Amino acid sequence: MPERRDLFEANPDDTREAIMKATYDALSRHGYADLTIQRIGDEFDKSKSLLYHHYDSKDALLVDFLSFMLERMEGTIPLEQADAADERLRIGFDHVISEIIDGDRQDFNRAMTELRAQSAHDDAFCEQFSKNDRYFEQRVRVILEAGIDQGLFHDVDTEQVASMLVTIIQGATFQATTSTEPDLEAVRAELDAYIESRLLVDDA
Amino acid sequence: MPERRDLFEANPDDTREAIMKATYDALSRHGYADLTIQRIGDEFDKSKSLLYHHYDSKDALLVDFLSFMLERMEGTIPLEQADAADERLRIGFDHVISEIIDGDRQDFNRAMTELRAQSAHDDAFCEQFSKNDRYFEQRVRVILEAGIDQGLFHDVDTEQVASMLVTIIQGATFQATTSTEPDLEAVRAELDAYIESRLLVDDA
DNA sequence: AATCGGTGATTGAATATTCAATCAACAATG
DNA sequence: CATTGTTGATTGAATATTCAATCACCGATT
Repeated sequence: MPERRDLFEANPDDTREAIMKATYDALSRHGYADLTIQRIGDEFDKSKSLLYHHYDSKDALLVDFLSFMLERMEGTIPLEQADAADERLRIGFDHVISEIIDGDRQDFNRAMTELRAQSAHDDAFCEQFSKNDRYFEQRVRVILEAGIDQGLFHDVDTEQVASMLVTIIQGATFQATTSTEPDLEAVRAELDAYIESRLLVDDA
Repeated sequence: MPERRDLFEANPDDTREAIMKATYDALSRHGYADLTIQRIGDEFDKSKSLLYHHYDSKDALLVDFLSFMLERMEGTIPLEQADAADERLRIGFDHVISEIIDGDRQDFNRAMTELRAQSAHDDAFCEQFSKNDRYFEQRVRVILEAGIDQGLFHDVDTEQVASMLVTIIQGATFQATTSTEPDLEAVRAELDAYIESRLLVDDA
């Protein structure tokens, strides 16, 4: 049971953080399509007009929110908790998948999926997500390369394998947020089998 | 180059089909979030009021549209074009991936992703997609079981592997529709490598 | 008194939905 | 055959609602 650093404190002191939390709550409760300034205001202990004091528009607020969240989420990825590449890969995926599964985050995860789906029509969103994707894929590649150097992994095309791993994670996220009966346990198990059969050098 | 049965005729005779096509066009052009009855009406050679003659509400129209499209898409999946399970798998994935990549469908695919992301908040959407998911996964499992029977595939847990394959396809779709530089070629290549290393019995 | 954090009421545009009124086709009736 | 009623398709205009954004104003702190 890894300790959970919560995304927000119960009642944040500074206003921006309070707005972010209100947005988080409203987004979780209503989803992106039904997210209105009114509803953000409802989750906020100050008035909704105040939001316009801090942001030029609803869109500006959401863009800031997205960048805030992605940054914070990158920050929670466990770093350097092991030397061996296979261990690092395992720890990383455990973390990511536990976030996908976490019941308390369901609604929010769904909202993030909506946001991302929306990003085709919003350049600012798009840019945020692209940055996040590159970061994540890069992290995976570094681990893969280390694994190959360490003689733990076969000498695979790291770009290709990293693409696949990212695709699997995104597929799992998408399913978890949009499917009624996602079988994430099965995916997790098969992910291990994939790594085993495709990456791991076995010297038993 | 597989022959392309188009999703719609140029000018459909019956009204429902015409409405479906108008909805398709409007959805492709504007995306789900900006889809209005007005805009569907604009793609339609009749008046927008007529839409309410055929459907009770915007939502009812969209639900019918979704079921219409999913059914039609299921219909285009190539069936029984080969006996060998590995061939069937290959043909199936070729088809699906070509649909994901197809530039003419980009905008529509994006809209479907938005719709799906939306389904967390719309039971009717949700049901449609779930039905579609079950259908697809079932098809994959049948092929896997045949492959094992034929001695072509290892005796894997078909439920688990099917889950993974579906996850990969959904991940690829999600990336193709929401990412700026999706590397689907890499995913495709790695998918083959996965099947090779995890499924195929090699008797060279 | 001037600035800053904050508010409730209000506005204007966008949008889904309704509706009364035609129109076209067609079947039954005289 | 001509007339008459009937039904579904179609329309343009009207209505009702939602929502982002603005504004005039308040109270405290400097």
